[in-house]
Amino acid sequence: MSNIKDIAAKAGVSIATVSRALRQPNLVKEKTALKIRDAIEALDYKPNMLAASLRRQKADAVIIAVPSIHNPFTSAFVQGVENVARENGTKVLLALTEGRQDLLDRHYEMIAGKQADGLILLDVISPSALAGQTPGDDPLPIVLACEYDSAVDQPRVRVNDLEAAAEIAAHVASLGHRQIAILSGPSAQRMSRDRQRGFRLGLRRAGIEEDDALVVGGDYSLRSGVAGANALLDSGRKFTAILCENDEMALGAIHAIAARGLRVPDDISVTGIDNLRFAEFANPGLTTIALPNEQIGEEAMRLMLDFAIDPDGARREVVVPHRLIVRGSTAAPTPRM
Amino acid sequence: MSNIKDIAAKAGVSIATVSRALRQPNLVKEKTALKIRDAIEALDYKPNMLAASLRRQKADAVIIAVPSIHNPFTSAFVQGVENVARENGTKVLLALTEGRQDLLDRHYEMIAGKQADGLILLDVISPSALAGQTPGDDPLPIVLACEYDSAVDQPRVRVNDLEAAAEIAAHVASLGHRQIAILSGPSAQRMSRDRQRGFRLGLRRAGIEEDDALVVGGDYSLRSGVAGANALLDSGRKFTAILCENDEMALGAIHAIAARGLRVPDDISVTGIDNLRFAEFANPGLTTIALPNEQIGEEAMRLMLDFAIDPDGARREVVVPHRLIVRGSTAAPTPRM
DNA sequence: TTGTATGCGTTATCAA
DNA sequence: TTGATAACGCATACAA
Repeated sequence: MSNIKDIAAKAGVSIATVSRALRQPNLVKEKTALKIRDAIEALDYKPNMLAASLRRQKADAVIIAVPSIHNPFTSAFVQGVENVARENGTKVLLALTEGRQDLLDRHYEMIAGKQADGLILLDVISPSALAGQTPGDDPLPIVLACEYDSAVDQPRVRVNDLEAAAEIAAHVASLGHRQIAILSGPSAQRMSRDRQRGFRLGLRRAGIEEDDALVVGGDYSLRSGVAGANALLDSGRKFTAILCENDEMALGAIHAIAARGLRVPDDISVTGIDNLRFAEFANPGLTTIALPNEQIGEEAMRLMLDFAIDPDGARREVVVPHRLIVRGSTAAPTPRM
Repeated sequence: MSNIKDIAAKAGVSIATVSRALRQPNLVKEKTALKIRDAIEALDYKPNMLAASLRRQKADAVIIAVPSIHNPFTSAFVQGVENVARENGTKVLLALTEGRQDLLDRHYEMIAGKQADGLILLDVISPSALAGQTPGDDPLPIVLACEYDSAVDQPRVRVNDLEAAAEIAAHVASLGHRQIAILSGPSAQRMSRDRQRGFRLGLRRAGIEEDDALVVGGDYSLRSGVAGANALLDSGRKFTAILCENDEMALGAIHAIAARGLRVPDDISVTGIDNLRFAEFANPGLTTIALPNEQIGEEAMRLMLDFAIDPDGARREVVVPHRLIVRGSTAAPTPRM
């Protein structure tokens, strides 16, 4: 493997000139640059980025930490981060935490180890290093996205979960539903709390009284959607719609309802939040709230870049818009005789 | 940020000893090691991995290149790679190619740039560097998975696409279907060709004559599943089942069929391949072939590790098993009167 | 416009 | 068991 020294020798210049030709081409004479280009070509030289990063004290890489990429939401998010990173010559390293603190911490060490410049976090947990921070300390290069814990104070990009949930609840109420069930997520998570509060807010605004007996807890998985819907149906309580805190549970709920020979939306309307790709092609198509997943990733990366320039002056929060998407899974309740 | 020198000073030893205490603890006296541990603790020292990698000429990182992580298959695959990588102290960097040669090549440069030791490729394209190889050259640290082009000769892990497809075709035939349509992928890809050949093989084995008019081409997307099913239904040809080359298209097909007021499987049986998570909870549940996605990732990473130890002696191919999963989307054809 | 020389933070060789 | 020191490959301050 050839290095900068070989190129310098071959081109008959100093290594400093080679380095400049690569990094600040305008500082080197055209003719010299040409010789260097030839040498690079001839020796198939590839700069050692490790050495460059070590010297410049900058890795030009960021880590995205996510619990799992089994989630289609995550995918689009990562794509968004990639988009902006690419434009800025930054590499993106994806880290999977599985929700485990130790794994997250180990990945976070890559920052201390200078292998990455910052961390973009799409998870409910956060690095231990963050907890150990006191007001006087230097700010940490961490950007939070959506699922953050509200306790930590870092640059963040988020959706208005509360209003999004209220909006879809309003949609269902406007169709004429009055007995409306809720399939919630883990109430330990801020996002879940916000969405549930949003559902309730939307119902109250429509003059519908809340009924805690129609609220069932899940964990955002397909499977818990099935379980939740079954629990509701088994309870014997009457309801004509289920508001689910995410699409996965909604798809599970639809599956469970169909499995009992009931029909969506004729017997029960179902809604989600997220607008996964599969939501459009479910049977029936799922009424949901579209989140600009990719844009969220893009904004997160921009916050990261801002931070690199000015750790203290960087923007603290970006709120991205959501949008109601009505499909076949919601309809007016069928009058019972 | 403290470095190894600070620790050495604080502990009253040389930097060589500190380095040893970290990498070969058994070579240093217990008492010394303790002093060093204390110093590390006190100064919150984190080794600079960049410097270490530069010196050791090894990054302990591999790149996984995938077209997109919008595909749930990809997710499990990455998870598998992570599993094995983690056990071996190797970092995993995810690269998205979007099927673009230039993006793949740019990521491949990270290997020349020493930021990564190898590339695991889950894509139909391959780095230009691979094309430029001639028999005498050193082998490249590239492992191929599943969607490789059969032209390139590198360590690879794959599924027996041919037999998998034949098996599910046999299942449908055994239910009594005789007019069976095929929704294929891009025939430029080896995997698609294998699966289509497999379908035809399975049908022939069951004594069913092939009918090219019942073969429609798609691109593995949900949307093309919808389009393909519509094309078949519009053709006016009779068929009682559709074999799809992947789950996404199958889910799209089910959606299209339902949208026309037809029922799956009563009117038309549908099958996929992949066993995506969503396949289980579709309406109806999708009959498909399960691929051990995570295991594929694990095997790929193992091949990579083997390669690192012995570039020439490493295993060349691993074939992982598949499994037929029968769900509600297939049934015996309904007798027409 | 170019060259010299130093340092980035490690690891590894060799000698003690 | 430990220490001194030379790389690893590059970027940059300073000098020319």
